[in-house]
Amino acid sequence: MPEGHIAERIAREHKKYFGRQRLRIDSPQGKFEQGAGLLDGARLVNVIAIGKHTLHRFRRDDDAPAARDMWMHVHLGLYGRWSGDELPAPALRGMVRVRIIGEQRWAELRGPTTCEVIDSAGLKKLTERLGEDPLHTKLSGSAAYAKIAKSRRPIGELLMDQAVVSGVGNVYRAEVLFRHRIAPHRPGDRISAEEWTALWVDLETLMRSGVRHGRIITTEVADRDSRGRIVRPTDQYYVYRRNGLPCRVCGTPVSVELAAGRRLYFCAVCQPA
DNA sequence: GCAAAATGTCAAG
DNA sequence: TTGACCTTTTGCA
Repeated sequence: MPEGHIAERIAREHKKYFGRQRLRIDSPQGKFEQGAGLLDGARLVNVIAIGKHTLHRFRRDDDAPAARDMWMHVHLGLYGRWSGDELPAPALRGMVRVRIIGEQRWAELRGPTTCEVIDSAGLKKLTERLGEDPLHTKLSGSAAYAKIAKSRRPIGELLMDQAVVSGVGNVYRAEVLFRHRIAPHRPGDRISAEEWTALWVDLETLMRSGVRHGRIITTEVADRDSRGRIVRPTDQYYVYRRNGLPCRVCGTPVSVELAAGRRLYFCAVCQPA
């Protein structure tokens, strides 16, 4: 489920559960053996998220200069996943890239695209290539709009470009464009400043809700079963993965097309070209 | 039991 | 534009 809301949620969770502690860290699967060796026994001093990236900040010696801190950089990719609970840790099962043991809790990471140790120079390089993150509340989205307003690329593509906006993935893209009745094909330079502001504010709201709930909810008109329960994720989306199903607003079957290798969902009537 | 899909990114052609 | 990669879950025989 990894879009930016998950990175942010993990950062907050791990800071709360593991912050200020010296952690035991290993890589049962072996692919992060070297990194784990560097971090094992170090103190976790902070955890932050930027876009879909999570950064655990470690200090090996308490009196070492902060400039020498090490960062565990994780990107979940398409199906990476963290799990965790109170100690004791369960028996190992499957491919565990990283296991963290704290004072009260454990956590396990499986299937990430990226899991590496970087220094402050590496972190700087990472932040420099990422666009504004709607979850970083001090940001206004104006730097993102500066790029969008002068681009002929479709807005659906720009929203997914992590150098323009970071943290938005396929679900938030489809849903936020529907909510604003903007066709994903519309070029960035045809998006007005007013439209962008509304979109940005909505992204911030939707993603904060995603952090809180641990899942993406974009519609209040969710489908429920006979007991009033929401069964599938698509039950609370407007268009994502709902191709062929009637649009919740106009009833037209939701469209899907392949754009840049990703499925793009939209309502051709509510979001006219 | 096996294939396909999944909220992502990068590099090769 | 395509394929490779990371792993688990789901759906169909």
